[in-house]
Parts: sequence; C-alpha cells; structure tokens
Amino acid sequence: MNRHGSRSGTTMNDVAAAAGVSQATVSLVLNDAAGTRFSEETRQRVHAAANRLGYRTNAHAKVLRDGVAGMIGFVGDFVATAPFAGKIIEGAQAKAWESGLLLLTVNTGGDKALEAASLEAMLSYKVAGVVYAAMYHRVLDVPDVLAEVPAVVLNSRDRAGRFPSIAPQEEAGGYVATKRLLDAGHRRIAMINLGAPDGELPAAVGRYDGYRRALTEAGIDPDPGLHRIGDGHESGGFDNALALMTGKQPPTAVFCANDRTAWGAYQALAQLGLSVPGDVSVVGFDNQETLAPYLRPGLTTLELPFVGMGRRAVELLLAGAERDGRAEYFECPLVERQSVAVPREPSHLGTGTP
Amino acid sequence: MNRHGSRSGTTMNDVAAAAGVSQATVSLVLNDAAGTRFSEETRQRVHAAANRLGYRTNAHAKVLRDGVAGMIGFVGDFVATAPFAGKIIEGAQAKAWESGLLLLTVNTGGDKALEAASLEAMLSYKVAGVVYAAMYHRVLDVPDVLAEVPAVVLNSRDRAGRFPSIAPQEEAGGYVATKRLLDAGHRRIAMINLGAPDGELPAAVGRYDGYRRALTEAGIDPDPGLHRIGDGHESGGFDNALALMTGKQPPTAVFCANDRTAWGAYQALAQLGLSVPGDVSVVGFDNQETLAPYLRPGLTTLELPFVGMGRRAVELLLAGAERDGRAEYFECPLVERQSVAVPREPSHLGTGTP
DNA sequence: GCGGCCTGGTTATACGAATTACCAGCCCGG
DNA sequence: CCGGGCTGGTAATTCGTATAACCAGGCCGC
Repeated sequence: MNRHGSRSGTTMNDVAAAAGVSQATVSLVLNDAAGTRFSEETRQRVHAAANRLGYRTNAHAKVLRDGVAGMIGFVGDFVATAPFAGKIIEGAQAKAWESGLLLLTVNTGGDKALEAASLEAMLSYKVAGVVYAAMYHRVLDVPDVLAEVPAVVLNSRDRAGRFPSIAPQEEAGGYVATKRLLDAGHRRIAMINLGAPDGELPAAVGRYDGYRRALTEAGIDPDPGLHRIGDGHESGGFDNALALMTGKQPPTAVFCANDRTAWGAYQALAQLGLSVPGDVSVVGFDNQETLAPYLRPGLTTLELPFVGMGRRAVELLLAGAERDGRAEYFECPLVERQSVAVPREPSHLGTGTP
Repeated sequence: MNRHGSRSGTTMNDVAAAAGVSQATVSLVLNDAAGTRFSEETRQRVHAAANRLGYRTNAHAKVLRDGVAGMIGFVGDFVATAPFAGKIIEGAQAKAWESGLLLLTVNTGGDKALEAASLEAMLSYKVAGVVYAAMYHRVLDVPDVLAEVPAVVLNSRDRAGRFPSIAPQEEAGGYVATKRLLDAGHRRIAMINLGAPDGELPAAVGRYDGYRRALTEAGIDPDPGLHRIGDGHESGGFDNALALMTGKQPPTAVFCANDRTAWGAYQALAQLGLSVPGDVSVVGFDNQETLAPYLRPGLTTLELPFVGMGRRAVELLLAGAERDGRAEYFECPLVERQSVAVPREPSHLGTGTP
C-alpha cells in the first residue's frame, strides 16, 4: 500500500482474479457489451469484485486501443483578462460534457510559443478536436498544425478561411442598438467605438456599420462628429462622452460599443450633472454580467451570446463538419434595462451643463 | 489520406520502416536515451524520417507504459461567475506548464454530480494531482475520491482537515485596510461586510476580525452600529452605504469587504452628493482588475494574490507534500489609489446631505 | 448415438512506446 | 587462433483494455 491508495490502480486483471474469471469476461461484463451472454451470477461476481477493489478503467489504455480520446482541446488567448471568457468556456464545457468529453484548456495569454507547444501536447493526447478561441472578435492567423484535427475558430475569423468560425452578428447588433434609440425618438445619436489596433476589428467595424445603416434608414445623415473612437475601457468612454457632451451640438443619446465604455460615459455624464436617461440615453454592448445590471440606472445593452457560441463550437467539432471557412454568426439579443428614454426637449440641452 | 492528415497518426513503426531501423532504435534515438550509442548517420536518418512523416509521440501509449500522465486536474465551482477566477487558473497553468504538464479543467458550477463524474474521469486519466478550487474563501467538504491522488484545496479550507489548502490572509487584510484608514486620521470607520450564508465564511469573519483588531489597537471601541452586512454585490454596498451615511452618526470612512461592495458605496455616496475621498474615504478588497482602477477616484484596496496562489497550489501538488490539512495563507498587499484622504472636519458631516 | 447448436465463457492479439536483454561482427592482445 | 571487449544495433516484453476467434460441455433432434 502506497501513499495514495494503490498507485498504479486496480486493473481488470485484478478484478478478474478476484472474481475468478478471465480479463475478457470482466471487460465484456463491465461494458455491458452487446451480443454477449453471461450468467447473472457471473455478472454479479464481476461487479462485486470491481466495486470491492475500487476498479476504475485506465483511460489511456482505452484510448490507445480505441484510437480516439474523450477530450477536446480549448485554446484561448485570454481567460485572465476577459471577464466574460468564462462564459465561452462554460458553454463549450457544457456541450462537451453532454457528449462525455473533457476539456483540456490552455490560455496562452498571447504567447505563441506556449500556444504551439500546447497544441502539440493536445495532439499528442489525441484530442477529438480543438476550439481556438479569441478574447475579442477579430481576424487572426490560425496555427497550421490545427489542420491535422477538427478545429473551430471561436469569436474570431480565420484570415486564411480554412476553418469554420463562430462570431457574433456585430452589424445587426449595432443596428438594433441604434434602432432602439431611434425608436425612442432620438435623432442626434453618437457612437463611441472601440479602437481598432490593426484596422481589422470586426466588432468595431460591424457595430459601426449597423449604426450607420440604422441612421440612414431613418433618413438621418450620419454626422462624423458624433462618431468617436475610444479604447474599449472605461476611460475611453469617459473622455469621449465628456468631449461629446461639451461639444457644440451634443447628442441626446450615445451608443457605446461596449459596456465598459458605457460605464465610462455614465461617469462623465454624472460629472457633468447630466442624468441617464433623463438627459441622455445610453445603449451598451456585451451585457457584461458583473457590470451592466449594476450601473445606475441599469444599462440597456446587447448581449454577446457567449454560452451559446461556446456550445456551438463544440457541436461543430463533433459533427465533423466538412472543413471549410464557413462562418456562423450569432444574434445578439437586446437586453432592455433603464438607460433609454425619450429625448428631452432640445432646448434643455446644448451647453452640456444645464 | 483521410480528412485530417493521417487519422491515427504516424507511429514509431512507420518511422522505423522509413529509416530502415527498428522501432527500438527510433525510440532510443528520439528520446536521446542515456547510455546508448548509435552512429551519427543512423541518428540523422531517424530524425529525418520522423520529421518527414510528421511523427508525434502518442501520449497515451507513453502514459500507459510509464504509469504517470502529464496532466493535472483543476476542478472549480465557478469560472463563469467569478471574474477573477481566470487569475487562479492563470497561475496554476503557468506553473503546470513550467513542469511540462497540461491542465484538465472542469468548472462544475456547483453541480455535485458533474463534479463527481469529472473527478472520476480525471482519475481515469491518471492525473498527477488535482487542484480543487473554490470561487470564494470558505470551508467546504472535499469529495472522498480525492484521497486517491495528491490534492490541494485552493481558496478554501477542507472541513475535515485532510487536505493541504491555500487561502488569503483575511484577518491581516482586514487589519491593513482598517489601519490604512486609521493612519489617515479616521476614527469613525464603518465596515460593510459580506453576507455569510452559513456562518462559515472566512473572508467575512477574517476581514471583520482584522477590522476589529485594528480599531481596538488604536484604542477605539468598535461601534456595532458601524458594522453592516451586505450581499457582496453592488447593491449591498449601495444600500448599506446609504443607510450608514443617513444615520445618526455617519462614519468618515468605510471599509468594504469587497470591491463590488465598494462600487455600490461609491454610487450611494455620489447620490448623496458626497465625494470620495473628500467627504468619505473608502477601502475595498479584491483589487478586481476590471473594477478597482476604473472607479473614480481609483479605489484603494487589498489585492487577492490569486496568481501566486494558483502557482503555489500546483507546486504543492508536485512537491508531493505529505498529506495533511496544513493551510498556507497568502498575504494580501495593499494597493494604493485615490480613495483615501484625511477626514474632513466633523462638522461638515452629520446629515449625509450637506 | 451422433451431429449440431446453444450456453457461458476463455485465449490471443493489437494498440504505441519504453526498456531490458541480447547479439553479430570486428578488433586486439597474448 | 582464440577469448574478450567494444560498437552498433535488434528482439522481446510490458503497460491495461477491447474484441475477434475459438472452445468445452450439455442438450436436442433424428
């Protein structure tokens, strides 16, 4: 007897010996193999012995024999930084678990060497597939080695178009957000967008396109002065909201490209003595669960359907979808809270500090 | 040639055949086994063949043969809910990776059946150990099955005292937070604590004890009216701060048992027209990176050293520490920002709405 | 009274890598 | 000219499981 129970574990041979049968019998009985017949008494003996000895199947032996492992690799560039990363993993894991699979996760933090090495390790473990997830929606280069296994790109798009991908419907989200404000009666609607590090940020581009489309459809010519670029953090929302509201013709509503930006806008508005939604209406994006419901007033925003996207990624993997660059886009539902109201009489605004 | 490269993968036998040597030679050469001698030419041929065929070792065969796998199990009850969960995983994974190990993660979301099943699966995969992590510091019951393998309880304590555990120094943290306020000159210091669902919440108890010790040491008799219990969310901070400040003898400083509570307090103070830290000083706990730096003013708070704790958990696992219930406590460093100042003249306060 | 067919199992093998034991050929010393 | 040692490898076995192939004994039919 060693430190932790029996180190190498009880094997089928041990069970067989204890039950007075052959190893094959143990395997067949325990797996309840179809088309085999054993006496009820033998089955009992086998099960009893297995329980008594604490038998647990050795997954490695099984995989070696069967050729395919019950694991899925999940490689992300984040986890630590993105508070909603957990949502993606939650969805992926839920689906994996339903299919009897375990998730082998690695978050690379952007370290390419670590990424390459982890992928090698995962492939060594014969994962059934790999989900390659990104912290934010962008266009990225997928490591070549992923071509050896079913793979799905999550929350981003493969530049080379070799892998199926899953991402949110950014344009539609931007449209819905803006439409919500238009429907409330707003005409001067600003947008505080995300900064695009490399000009390829679908989240920024798409949400902006949707914003413009909604305005145009409503017969409004988008005012370039009302489109501002923030940094995606609270400070970007703060600075830009401040600038917008103290400008010549301040908006009556602001669409913020993410909730953190909206939070910053709230703080700027509060500092200016403007109330949400009394003086200014605000719509966010992300529905970050630790933030949006707790802003005062609660933030009306678009939900990023991360749980569903995570699930779907694993589903695609398991479906063994034909390898192609097809992208699936998930709808971002509007989550209604209290940050939108009809615009105040124009006369009440104009200076930014009533 | 099938869909994803060679499905079952290139084996050593394939390499051996290609290089015109035996499988044993391939193994010995590729592993650079000590005490063996092969001609330089043979080595070259083997390496060339391995590269050409894209040989990758089958981890399962290796584990089966060697008896020990290069994986560590990480079971948590959160990920989705706790934004800082990633920090723990980040630390654990970093250390695991340095030791050449992969992390097999499962977040149970509190589902005991899933937890039991995942642990079974992990043990089947012969993980080198299991980190059993909790979302918040508490006393919990560790599943018996973990006795079969090295295990460490992270961010909690094992009720039965069978497993080593790692947790933050709550009491010291509460002391430092309170001391910071005392040193600034405050005498009436309130605390908005976390709710203890079962009366066994070390975070709440410990931080409170530290608070009391600091006050007592300073010759102040803790005023029970200044200790309030919130729900750990923004709303708990809001409601209690409102009550405190509109009470008979409002405090000049508030120690919030977590950052979210502090955020709520900020919002209540803003609503009352009180400024931080001009009218009221605030100290938080957690140093939540998406929150504390972005509050206005930045929140002075205590950092929960999750990355280090995660690392340490894996370290303990690998050290094969003797199994005992020894607990290690990590210091929570004070992170200084702008939410603490010297108290205003008492006369300026008193009503809560100057 | 013997072939055939159920019943209730067993034997043997493969999966892929690591490792131990062994071996052929050659050189050298005595 | 024979034994010993070195060089450069190979053969065989092991890990734990799944499964295809096989087999002994009893019973039945004809």
